[in-house]
Parts: sequence; structure tokens; C-alpha cells
Amino acid sequence: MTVVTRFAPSPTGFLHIGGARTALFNWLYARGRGGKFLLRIEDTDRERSTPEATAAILAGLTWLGLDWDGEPISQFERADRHAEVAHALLAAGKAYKCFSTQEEIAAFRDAARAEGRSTLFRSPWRDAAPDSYPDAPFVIRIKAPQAGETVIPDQVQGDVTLRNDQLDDMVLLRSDGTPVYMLAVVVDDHDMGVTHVIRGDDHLTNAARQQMVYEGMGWDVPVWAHLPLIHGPDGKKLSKRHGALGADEYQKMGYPAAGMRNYLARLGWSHGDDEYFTDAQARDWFDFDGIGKSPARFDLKKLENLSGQHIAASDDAALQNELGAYLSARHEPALTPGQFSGMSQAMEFLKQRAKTFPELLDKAHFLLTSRPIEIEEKAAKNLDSVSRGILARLTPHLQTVTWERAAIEDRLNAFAEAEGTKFGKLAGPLRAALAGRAATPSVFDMLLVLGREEALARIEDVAQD
RNA sequence: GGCCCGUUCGUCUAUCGGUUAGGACGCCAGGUUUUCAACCUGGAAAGAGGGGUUCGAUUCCCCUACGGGCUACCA
Repeated sequence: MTVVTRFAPSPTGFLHIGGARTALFNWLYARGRGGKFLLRIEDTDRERSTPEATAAILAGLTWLGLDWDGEPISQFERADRHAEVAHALLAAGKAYKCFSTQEEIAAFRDAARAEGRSTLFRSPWRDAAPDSYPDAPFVIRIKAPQAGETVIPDQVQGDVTLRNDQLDDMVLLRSDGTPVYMLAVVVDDHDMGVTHVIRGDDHLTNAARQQMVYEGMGWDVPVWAHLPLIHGPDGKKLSKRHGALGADEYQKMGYPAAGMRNYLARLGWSHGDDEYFTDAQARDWFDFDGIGKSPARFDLKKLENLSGQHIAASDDAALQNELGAYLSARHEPALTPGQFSGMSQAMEFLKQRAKTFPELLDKAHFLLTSRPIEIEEKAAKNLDSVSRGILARLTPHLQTVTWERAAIEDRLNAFAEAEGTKFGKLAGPLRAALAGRAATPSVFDMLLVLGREEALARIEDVAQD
């Protein structure tokens, strides 16, 4: 049996981080088993659904590298089909028409709550004879079992048992003939051939209601897997205040997509002590038994750490591309050809010391800035006279070329010796002065990207001056 | 209110009845480095509480506390 999973966001905002993780888990599960990963946009709430939100969600998934199969399905467009199923259930006697008005029901619930009784609404029309039906609007309700219990065999939570007397006869079709979410998901999942429903555990209890529809129609119930939700750093539900940002915000903060995938996968799922892993490993390893049962908190520090590891492990060209995407996501100017080639030559060294793209750019400041490099007054002031002299002679020669590290070290050491000092003594001040800031790559790496033969020769010249 | 789910270092987690309760991030100290970073070494740091079951419980059961979810003609 081919595995078919799906991600079904409602287009009422950006792709938040919890949704992204749900999508990732579905993607990993399907992709790790040669299955399909489908997308369905749950846009039945016409008030809140917008095409912009849909676009933002697709963009978020694309950035994260979660590719889906086929075209995204619009739930709203399938309303007729949903109604058809509701009527089929009605015809089969598995559902009934209910003429109770919303006012009546609300009044009942208010009273029940006031008296501390169950607010479960029992429709008087459940067993009413058709000839007693008034000529009035009605909803179609499912005939839920009132005795016994329902078991949800959940891959994450285990068997969850609910007493049927806790279940109400949920509405399938509203009085205006539109389907309710609880019906729509089931019909869509069935029609799309979804075999594994992997979603947030806020749907766990609802699964029992949804199972009634599957059973009523005689359809196979999918495998359930309800994931604990992600919480904010304070342990509370994720909110905009702390991390429930759109996926695109993380792109703008400069996290590489691979690092994001790794972190999100590791959040609430584990494979022994493995922390850093590739997509291929994640696909290989991912399974329900590694999913934890308790909600996990979002931790930017760990994300940063993993991001750094992924940046360091990335292919230089791929990194350069992603850097470009980062810049454009921030609406910042792209690198000039000169900066681009400087970055390319330095990438091997730069990527080893950056956790995020802004950091990568920061470490590359010395080669993105124009020549000759201005020495900051402040930095220069702290230099001893020897360093200052060397710096003055060296900086005009720092041009853009390439060469190897070992050779440079030799030259610099020789150079330093000739100056009656040690290379180590030069490195710090040079670095600080040249970049005009404290956090910069070592002088080796800086010089590495600044020149090749020419620079070697120049340094030699300087040394011989 | 009713029902359901959860609870191991600050955080993410390992453990699937017997461990000095392991790893990672972060943190602290030392080393290296004339800055930062990186790197190396070391360190502090956990089974929510109470009952059981058992020769033995973090692990199984019950209660309590705390957190979360569902309980709509929202999704």
C-alpha cells in the first residue's frame, strides 16, 4: 500500500512554525516510504480565507523545501461532494434532519451550564418521524452511538478510548446547505486517498467524531497520528509574541532551510542521540515511535546551533544561492559580481564560522566593503606602532585574488619575523583594524580571499620594503 | 463543569523494571588564541508530589498538582 499523507492548512495567515512542523512530519513520513505528500487548502471559512494567505503558505513550504505532489486541493470547491456524502448518510439512516434552531440550542446550553449539567445537546428530532417534520430550515446531524465506547488507535498517543455518551450528534450540513469542517476533512481525506493522517493533537478528540463518518460510509479509517503541539519558550501555547512567526520570518532571520528542517524534525521527535542529521537520514529514520508525547518548546539557541552546522556542511554554490534568496527575501540589494566572487572564494572559510546568513555576511564584511579598506580611527588607535606601520603598508595591497592558506602563513611568519615581531602579535590588531569590528575571521582567512599570486607577491614586496 | 492527553537537567531528549540516569543546546571554569569567534578539557544541572505492585521502580497501576486539548450550524 502506498503511503499518502497530506498537509491541510487553512489560509487565514502565514505558515506558522507549528504548521511547518506538521507539514514536515507528513513530508518525512511520505518521502521516507516512497509515498505521496498532498496539499489541501481548507478554505471553507470564506470570511477569513484569503488568496494571499494561500500564497504565503505555499511560499513557506517551498522555502522549507517541502515539495508536494499534484496541485493543492481547495476544500471550498468540493462543497457539493461533501453535501452529497451528507445526503448519502441521511438516505442510509446514519444521519437525520434536525429542526432545532440555534437559539433553542444556545438556550439549552446556557441552562445546562448554569445547572452544572452536561452541555451535550440531544436533538429531539433524532428519532422523529418524517411526517412530523415542519416546513423549516434544518441541519443534517449524524446519528452518533450513545452507548459503548470509541477507540482511536493513535500511533503517537496509543489507544485513546472515549465513551460514546460523550459524543454528540454533530452537524454535518448547515441549514444553508454548506458542509461543516468535520465532514469535509473526512470526505476529502477519503477521496484523496489519504492513508495516514498526521496532524496536531488538538484534533485528537475530533478523530472520534470523524471516525463515525468513515464508519457510516463504510470507508477505511486512516492511520491516525496526533502530534503534540509546539509551545513557546515560556511553555505556553505558541503565540505571535514568541516564535509563532511565519516560516518566512525565519528565512528573513537568516536560517538555512536545511537547519530549519533539522531543528523542527528534532523538536518532539528523536532518533536516539542524533541531533544533527541530513534530510536523507531524517527520511530514513523518521517514524511514529520516535515522536514524543509531550509538547516541546521552541528554542532559538538550538536552532542557531544546528543552522551553523548546516551552513558549515553546505555546498559552497548552494550556500551562495540561498544567501541570494535570503537577501532578496529581505529586499536587500544582491551582491555585486565582485562581492559575489569574493564571497565564493572565501566561502569555504566563512561558512565554518557563521550560524546564520547575517553572521556570514558580517564575517565577510572585509571583503564586501570597498577598497582600500578604511581603518577605523578607534581600532587604529589601539595599535602599537609596529602594527600600525605594517598595517599602513599592507592595506593598500589587499586586493581580490585567491591562494592557499599554508603559503600565506609562511609568508606572514616571515614577514613578521622581518619586522622583529611574531605573526601571532600581528593577527589580532590587523584583523580588528581591517574589518573595523571585533568579530571577524582570522587574518589567514581574510587574506585567503583577498589575493592569490599577486597578493603573495605584494606581501613579499611589503615584507622586503 | 464534563471528557481526553501529557509531566526526565533551564531547553530538546535517551532509557523500553536493575544504569554512577546518557547525549545535545545553553550556562560556568580552565586551556589555546593579544580581540571576538572557533577549538580542547572539566563542571554545575533532571525523573512534579503522594500512595501502591515488585526482591527492585524514571519505567507498571491509582490519586493529587500543574500544563494542554476537545466540548460550535469555526477550521
